[in-house]
Amino acid sequence: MMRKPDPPAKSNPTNNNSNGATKLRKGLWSPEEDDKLMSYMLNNGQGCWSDVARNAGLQRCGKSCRLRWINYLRPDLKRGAFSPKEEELILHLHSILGNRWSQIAARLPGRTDNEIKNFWNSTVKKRLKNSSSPSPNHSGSPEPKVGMVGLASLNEQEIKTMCMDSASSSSLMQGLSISNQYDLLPLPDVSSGMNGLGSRYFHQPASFPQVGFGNGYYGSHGMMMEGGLMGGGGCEIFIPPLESTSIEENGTSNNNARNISDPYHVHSSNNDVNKINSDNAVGSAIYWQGGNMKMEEWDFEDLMKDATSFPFLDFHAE
DNA sequence: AATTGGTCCAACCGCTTGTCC
DNA sequence: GGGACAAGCGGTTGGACCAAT
Repeated sequence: MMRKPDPPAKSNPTNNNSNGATKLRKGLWSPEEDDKLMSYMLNNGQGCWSDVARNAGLQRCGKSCRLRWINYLRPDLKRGAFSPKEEELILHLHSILGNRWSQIAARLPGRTDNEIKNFWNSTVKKRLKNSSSPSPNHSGSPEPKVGMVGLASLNEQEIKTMCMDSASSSSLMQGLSISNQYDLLPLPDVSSGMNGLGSRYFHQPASFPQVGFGNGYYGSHGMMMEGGLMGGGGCEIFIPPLESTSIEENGTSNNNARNISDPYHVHSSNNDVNKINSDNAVGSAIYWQGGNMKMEEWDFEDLMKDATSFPFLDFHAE
């Protein structure tokens, strides 16, 4: 499947060409390459990736090795389809973070940014596309939409702060540009509706086009709810407290897939509320150090604090 | 059975960011 | 300060798969 692996260098395991320079392979990884990388990583842990590639006897660039490890070989990766809870969490996080796939992946233990990105670009987009045919409401009276669910309750100063944070093209920024253009209307408290969501609505101007997914969640999230993903007020989601803790469907930690020598496992407990791992993909722990915390992460934490207003999110902000 | 078009997803590419000297 | 290098990240590509025709 996928790209065909380059023809293996049968006669010369080192795959060196005649002038002595190592020709780096591209394309699909062979099982042998996977074995080499896996065993090397488990035995030696991560060093410089170019060293990993060289020392593991792989004719791959370090970058390729890194990608293969992160996206495929890591022992703590989940496999298989996204669960409804994961889908719901992705939707929520994307409404807050936009296309910051790594940030989203950091909150979905065992999932990679690539996986989430692919999931989003295929499944979710398709679903929204299928359900985004203009409804009568879009051309008529403004219909409350659930978008930017975490952002909506931020005050103006917080929004401005985030506005200065990044030139990202995420839905967050796009949502802000929308708010600039159309004003962030006073948001009625509709927490009793929308399955008990403690969110507020953005009002969609009657003339506001039904922009595609590239423009974020505006006007789309509600459709997902209509599609059932957000349905069921009793649905309970556990948002990992920004730690590299695998969560099984029942919310318990998943440690059985971990190898003790896995250098990427960040040991953590739910009690370590100040410990923040914003980069689960490689397991590098980032700790909250007060003012040293990056602005972007502060924003997210603030947003996630806000997310505690969602009764359906069993989020433990302490 | 053959063809075609859509979907999925692993992997690559290019850019940005961080770190070291 | 700035150049070099490594790592991280998001966007894109390309090929296998599969259903429809």
